[in-house]
Amino acid sequence: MTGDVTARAASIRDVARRAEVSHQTVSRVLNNHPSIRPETKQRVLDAIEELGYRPNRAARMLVTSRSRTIGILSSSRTQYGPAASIQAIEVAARASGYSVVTSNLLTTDEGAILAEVDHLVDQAVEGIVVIAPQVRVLDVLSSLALRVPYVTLQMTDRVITHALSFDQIAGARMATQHLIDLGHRRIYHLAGPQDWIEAEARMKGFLQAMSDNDVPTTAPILGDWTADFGYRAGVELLRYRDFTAIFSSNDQMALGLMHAVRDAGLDCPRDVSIVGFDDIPEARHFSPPLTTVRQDFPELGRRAVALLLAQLDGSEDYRETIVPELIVRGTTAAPAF
Amino acid sequence: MTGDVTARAASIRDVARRAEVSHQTVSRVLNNHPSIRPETKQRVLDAIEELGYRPNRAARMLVTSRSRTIGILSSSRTQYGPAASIQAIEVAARASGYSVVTSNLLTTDEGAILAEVDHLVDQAVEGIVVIAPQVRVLDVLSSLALRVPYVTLQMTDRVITHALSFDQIAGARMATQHLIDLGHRRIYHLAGPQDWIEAEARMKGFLQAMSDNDVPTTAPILGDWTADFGYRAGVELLRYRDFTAIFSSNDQMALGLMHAVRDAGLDCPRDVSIVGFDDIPEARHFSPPLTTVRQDFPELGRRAVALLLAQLDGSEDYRETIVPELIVRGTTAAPAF
DNA sequence: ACGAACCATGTGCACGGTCACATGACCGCG
DNA sequence: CGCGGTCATGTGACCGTGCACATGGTTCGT
Repeated sequence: MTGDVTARAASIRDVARRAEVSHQTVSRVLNNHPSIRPETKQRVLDAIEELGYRPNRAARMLVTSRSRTIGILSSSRTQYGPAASIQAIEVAARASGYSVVTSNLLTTDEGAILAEVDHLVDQAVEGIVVIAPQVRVLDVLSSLALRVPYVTLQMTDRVITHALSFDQIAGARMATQHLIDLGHRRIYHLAGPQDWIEAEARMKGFLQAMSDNDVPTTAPILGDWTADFGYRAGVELLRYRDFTAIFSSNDQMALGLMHAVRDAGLDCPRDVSIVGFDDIPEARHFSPPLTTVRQDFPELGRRAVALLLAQLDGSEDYRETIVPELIVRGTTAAPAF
Repeated sequence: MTGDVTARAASIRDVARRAEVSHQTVSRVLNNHPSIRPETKQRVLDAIEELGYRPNRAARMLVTSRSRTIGILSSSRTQYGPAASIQAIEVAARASGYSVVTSNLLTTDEGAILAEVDHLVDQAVEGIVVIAPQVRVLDVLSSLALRVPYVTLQMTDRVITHALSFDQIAGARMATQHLIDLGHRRIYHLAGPQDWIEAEARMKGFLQAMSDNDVPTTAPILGDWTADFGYRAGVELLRYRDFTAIFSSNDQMALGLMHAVRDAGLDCPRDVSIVGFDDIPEARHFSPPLTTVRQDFPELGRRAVALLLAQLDGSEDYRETIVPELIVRGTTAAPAF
């Protein structure tokens, strides 16, 4: 019927033979070259259809040395933010005719980073989106003199050529200002890991808001993004109770904090107000629903791809920023007394 | 220094010239063929090092028609389970020298499924791991007579050649039995979407446990896995309060249920016991900490890759099962009645 | 001592596309 | 009417690798 199952797949020359044209004409049809008679084109298309021909990526890649693939270098992909970004990037890339390969950064030592970048380079990616937001990842990357362009999803003060992000500083400032506006003066900040750019930016926003309002502040507590850590930190902090509010730099840690508050026999928001960051889908169902800062991850992913593809076409550098939004729910209230 | 930046990358022949051997000898070194004099091998390795040579994947792929790539067909990757599985699969695949490309299934209509499978086939994947657990995805897949092997991460009664999964039925039975053992007799089941295999299996486990213990049961409620749905379903159910416990087929919906219980002025577990499924990292910090069924996703990912690679090497069919574990926390107690 | 078997290596082609160039038909214009 | 230019198509080389086969040297068994 359709021929020997074990036979090789049809090639461009098989199609050519069937359509009674040269292989080059077939190639022209595939790349829709202008100078093709409509009639010839149709004959070729028919032949393609009949043979079930599929262009061979490897061959095309070999001769053009273009892979039409972009790489994602990411860590913590089980977390909501990165996962949502990755999904959005893949969809957007596909829509532009690009494929996506991902690399998981499980640790951030230089060897691991190099290995993952190598892997992406081996795949001949034409560009890289970096979602692994640790500072050292970016440092290593910029020291690498990569011959492929890359964009990061994180923003920072450091000079990064192609950055793109939510304005995390603004988001953190909004969250903090919200607490201050409610009347809180003793506010702790539960930050992310020290070397994370997001953590740095959110901390910066927190400190800005505090000093803008002349509220004295203490050193932020450095966490690891997990609910477990938030819980332990909360238990520790509540031994002194020298605060009325906490700004947590993500929702998971906020959840852990809420757990600790409960365990201490206290009530959130009556005794302690808590603000998170991210607005994961579950945040509105926490007990009580969490006040937090929403980030539009899908939009971020889309823009990342647009930015990267613009670079591939040799456009100029630029940074772009998306402003996040404060979602007020049930974990914040005026301080008790 | 290292030559013209715009020049092409070194090829196997450049290495050969430098090492004063034939290109084929270089190829042998790369594929560590046994018959190479150690001294020659070293000369080649030195040349590779000096030139910074990297094998060209496309060329290798073209001539061997092996891509050393496996594909992941997945939906809902922002959810914890799929995300954790994907990450584990990538790590395991890489360890075996395979690359990974993923395809996102945003809808489950046949066209979308075909498009995504096409995309994977275009990438010349040698095998596919299916994490999109809707029944119709598997139906379409099996009707497709794919020429590449695939494994699914879901288990079902249907005959799927290469399946691998947690024994979801057993997990659901454990959860239900736990509620029954506590003394509950009026138990609702908040299931996943009707066409999800996991949902089906968990429902089956629930029903088995109920009938094994001669507990009468009502029709399960079909949800969509989200906390939002759990909340709405909870609000609805609580208008009648004709139950003392709910088994939710995932943790997110359980969270929504807990929210609804709270909103109704009731207490979990005093008034309503709730069991979830998955044990997402946040579950232990819910209010109160959630009793749930743990699945070891990383292990599942690893086994999926092992199974797939075994098939690529032409091993025999088999199914494999991992038994989940019940984690009892604070959302379950004996009924108050 | 001689052929078989094996070792270490080399030669040429094939994989399936694209690119540069060639070709012939047709058109318009001076 | 001849000549340059565009259109539609064909020809051959080439991308970087692995494979089949060839080659010359060495070892081994009888």
